[in-house]
Amino acid sequence: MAPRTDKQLEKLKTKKQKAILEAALQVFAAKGYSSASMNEVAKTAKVSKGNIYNYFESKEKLLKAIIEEGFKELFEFFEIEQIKEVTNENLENYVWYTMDSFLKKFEHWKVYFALLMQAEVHIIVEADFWKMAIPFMQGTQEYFEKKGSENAYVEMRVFFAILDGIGLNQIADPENFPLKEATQMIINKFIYNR
Amino acid sequence: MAPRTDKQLEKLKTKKQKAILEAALQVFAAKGYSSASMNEVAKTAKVSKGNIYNYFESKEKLLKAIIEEGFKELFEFFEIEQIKEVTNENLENYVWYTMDSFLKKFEHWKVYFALLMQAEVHIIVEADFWKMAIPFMQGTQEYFEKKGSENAYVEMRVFFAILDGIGLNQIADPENFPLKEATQMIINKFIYNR
Amino acid sequence: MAPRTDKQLEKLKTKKQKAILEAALQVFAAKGYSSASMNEVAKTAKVSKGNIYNYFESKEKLLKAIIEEGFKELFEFFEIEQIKEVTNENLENYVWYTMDSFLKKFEHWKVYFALLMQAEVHIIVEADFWKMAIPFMQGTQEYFEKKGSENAYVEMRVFFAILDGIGLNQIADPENFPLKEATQMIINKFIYNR
Amino acid sequence: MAPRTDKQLEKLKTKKQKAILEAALQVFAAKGYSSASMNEVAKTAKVSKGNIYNYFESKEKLLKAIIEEGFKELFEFFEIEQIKEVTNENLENYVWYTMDSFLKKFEHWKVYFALLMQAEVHIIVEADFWKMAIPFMQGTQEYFEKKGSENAYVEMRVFFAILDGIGLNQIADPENFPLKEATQMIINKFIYNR
DNA sequence: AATGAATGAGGTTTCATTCAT
DNA sequence: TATGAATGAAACCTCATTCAT
Repeated sequence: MAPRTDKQLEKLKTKKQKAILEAALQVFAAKGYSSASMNEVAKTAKVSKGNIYNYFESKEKLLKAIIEEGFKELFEFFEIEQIKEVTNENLENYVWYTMDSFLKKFEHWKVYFALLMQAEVHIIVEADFWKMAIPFMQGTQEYFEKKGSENAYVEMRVFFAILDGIGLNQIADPENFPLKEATQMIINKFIYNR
Repeated sequence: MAPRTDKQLEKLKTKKQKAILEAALQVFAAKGYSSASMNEVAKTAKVSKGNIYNYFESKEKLLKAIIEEGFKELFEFFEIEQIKEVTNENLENYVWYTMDSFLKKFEHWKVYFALLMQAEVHIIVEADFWKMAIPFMQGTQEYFEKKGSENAYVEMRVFFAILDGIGLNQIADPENFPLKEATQMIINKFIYNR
Repeated sequence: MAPRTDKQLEKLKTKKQKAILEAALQVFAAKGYSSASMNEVAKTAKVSKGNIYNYFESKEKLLKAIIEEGFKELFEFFEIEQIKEVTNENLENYVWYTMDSFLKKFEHWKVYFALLMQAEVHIIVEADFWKMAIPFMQGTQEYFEKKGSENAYVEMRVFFAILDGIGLNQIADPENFPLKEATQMIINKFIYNR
Repeated sequence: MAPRTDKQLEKLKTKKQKAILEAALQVFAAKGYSSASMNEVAKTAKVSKGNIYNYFESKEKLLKAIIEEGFKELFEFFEIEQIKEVTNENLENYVWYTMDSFLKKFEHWKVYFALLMQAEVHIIVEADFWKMAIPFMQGTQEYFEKKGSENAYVEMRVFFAILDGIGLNQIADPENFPLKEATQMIINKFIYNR
């Protein structure tokens, strides 16, 4: 067999890295970060326990990577839509996009929400991708101001809190929660004042 | 010397039990159930490790006791207000009561929200005090029906999801989240349609 | 109520002591000495845990007491029968007496046999009631000598080993082992050479 | 560097497994199963405590393995001698073989006898190699029938009880008990009626 | 004498991480 | 890079014994 080129190796690493990340996501979401064991991650990823440490230097770094990787994708929204001004339209888009991610990135959100409640928040807070959302939040506040809101900051916070609440319910009760209808209702009430 | 009277013992037991519960609540809220150690609970409660097991037969039973105790108090709302029909007034009362509990029962909610995201949910689901809220939910659905809602079930679910979302934000960011104003806004929008 | 006289107290102590001994015997026989807990002994004896230590200074002393007490009764045989010379008759008596004790002192024997296999044997060896049997063993050896045995010592050891073996089987399989018939057979073979 | 080849691993695993088994046997025999600690097993085996659990999933499984391993070897007798009919000769062989095993498998028998007296018997009973002896017992019963015994079942039970008794004495008092002579005596008395 | 809460050492087991290969 | 055996700290829990009452 010919020796692998560097590029092939690089690819292999990426591929395996992804497999580990994916496995860790599944296990962390199912068991919770603390209860999950590296052993199970290894088995799920079909990788040896020791080899995980060739790609991630600790369990915590693995968690960080999961979150970073997950949210990088999530926040692509802000890159795709070069938002200069928040409008009815792109706010609605954002809501639908978020709800979609509650469905597609189910496990990410589960891990994320669980961490929010714990000391490990520092992991999230430390991550800087997080800051990508801040301009959008400020934009949303301005949006409410323009609509004549008396307390635009509160309205903005409430608005995002509602998205959280819907996410929470979708994640805790995915089988019964009426995600689509709930989303539509929020959009109607908060964006179009219907 | 005579042994303690029954009354003395009872009192002592209750007191210690409460101390342990309180300590466990603090530790579980801070670290999360899995990461929290009985050792730390013991230290926080100023009780020897072994003695905890005279009051709670396992870590899991301790968790159950915390939740049960916390929610028993929470659900007293439904006992106090003998609700036959959900009205604007008692729905508003309920919202304020809940928000108040987000403040006063901060740690309980932290533990509770964290568990919601994990496999240990069964612990909560098993508890039956939980069911006390169901009639109220149904009452709320009827309330929205009477108000002419096209999809009262969805509106009810959204309504409670919003409370969750506000709780989540209050708990994750207690210093900045404008709880009172947010609450008022929700009441205005969902109850008085202002 | 009149204060108890010393004698009454003495009696009470003896009574409770007996209750504890009896309970400990049951528990030790059922679980084995190491696995048995003082807690269970206390519960079985309907006595508080702490109070046991007013009568026996440790778990080990309790075990010693059980053995001592049990075997004292067993070895009463040698006191009753003032054996000067071992004869067919009193050897047969002894065998029947022993078999009877396998039935009646079931738990004692269970504890005793279990201990025989373990390091704790020193407890037994230390007990001196044990020595009461030695003259009888020597007497039995002489008995076999008189009967013309070529190796009376071996025959004596085999004889007592057989009793052990029968006890072991009676204790391990009390429902099926034919104790009476087995005993008769041994007597026939070793005493009357039938 | 390449990881170990499968063969190397297999060998290593077997070797370490044997070391642990051997150590556990020593410790269990000396202290009794319940009193023995995994810590001491580890130290005796010169293995870290945790590593034991890579080979045996619990203390109880370790005990089972000891028993199984020990008796598998013991019962090889029945495989070696393809016994169709129990005769004087192979019964005598069996007795000598058993006595030999009392010497060579001293610790196994100690553990085994101790367990017989305790609740943990289920461990032994569950093991099925045990059943290998049953046909031989029945064969022995038939053997006594052919010899004209009036109660062959009893004689068979007595016969095996005697072997137990001798084992018990050999194990409890290995320094003094005259195993060889006792064995010869039993053979003479029960097989050749001398 | 009597109680059972309290202690703390020690038990079994798990697990992130390292290491030899 | 890849393996999984090995480590040892730390987890939960038990229990003989002591102690305050």
